[in-house]
Amino acid sequence: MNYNEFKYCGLNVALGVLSGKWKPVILFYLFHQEEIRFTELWRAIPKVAKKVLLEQLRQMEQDELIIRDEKNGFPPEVWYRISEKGKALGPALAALESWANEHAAEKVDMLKSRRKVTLR
Amino acid sequence: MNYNEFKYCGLNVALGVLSGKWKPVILFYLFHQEEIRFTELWRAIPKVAKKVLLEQLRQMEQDELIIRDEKNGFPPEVWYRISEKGKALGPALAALESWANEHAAEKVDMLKSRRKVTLR
DNA sequence: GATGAAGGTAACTTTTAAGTAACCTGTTTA
DNA sequence: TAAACAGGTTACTTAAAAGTTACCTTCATC
Repeated sequence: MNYNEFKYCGLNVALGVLSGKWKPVILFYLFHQEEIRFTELWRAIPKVAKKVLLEQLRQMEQDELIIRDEKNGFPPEVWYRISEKGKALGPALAALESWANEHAAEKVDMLKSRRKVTLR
Repeated sequence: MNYNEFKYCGLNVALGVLSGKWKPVILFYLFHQEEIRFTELWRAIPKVAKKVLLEQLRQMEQDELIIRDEKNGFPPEVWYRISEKGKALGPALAALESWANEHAAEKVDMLKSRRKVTLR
């Protein structure tokens, strides 16, 4: 194994599509809500810049994790939802989630209001 | 769910410890080899700067994914190996890996010399 | 006819991550 | 006695990611 081989290894590819400051939260919302409008999502994530949120959504769309649905009309209405390919990430995300709960509880426990969360 | 809650959610914590350009490949080596010397690792990953490799190793050590073992003597001899906590990431990484193989085969297939790979 | 709505874009700045190059440590070997 | 070894550190540069602000569209309402 050398680095050039590794670049195209599945692990790297998968982590690649997840890398981006806001992508995990976006996925999180879409896993729970299945359909959300751009502005609603934007307001739900209070600190993200519109531009950056758009960039991340575009990348995720390109990676086919999410689907962008534009109704034509005014004011514009754009819905995002998770794709099958995106949904298929569920088990892997759940595995990461449970690793953190079991092995990095200190960090996770900073979340005061614990809540069972399932990504499936 | 708001963003502040999400920051400490397990998914974000887990992705946090994995984020870093060279961390996946480091894990990859350590999953296959269990013990590797710094310079050996450095030479195995041809393009990484020593400084950066060290930074990533330090972070992973802090996150307790890996264990640094220093023999005292000269020339220095430092071995890195995966910890139990790190090993416990195996199933999650395997899940990511297999997601990529099933759903992003185009990208993974750029790896000409395919080889079955297991992270367990 | 100005204002506000939703979903953008464009130009620019700041912050963070990664990369480069030179140097340091003591022991061994040439 | 000078070079090579392994594992670093330091000071500095570059590139990439994220953030800021202002502006655009087109229709509806004030």
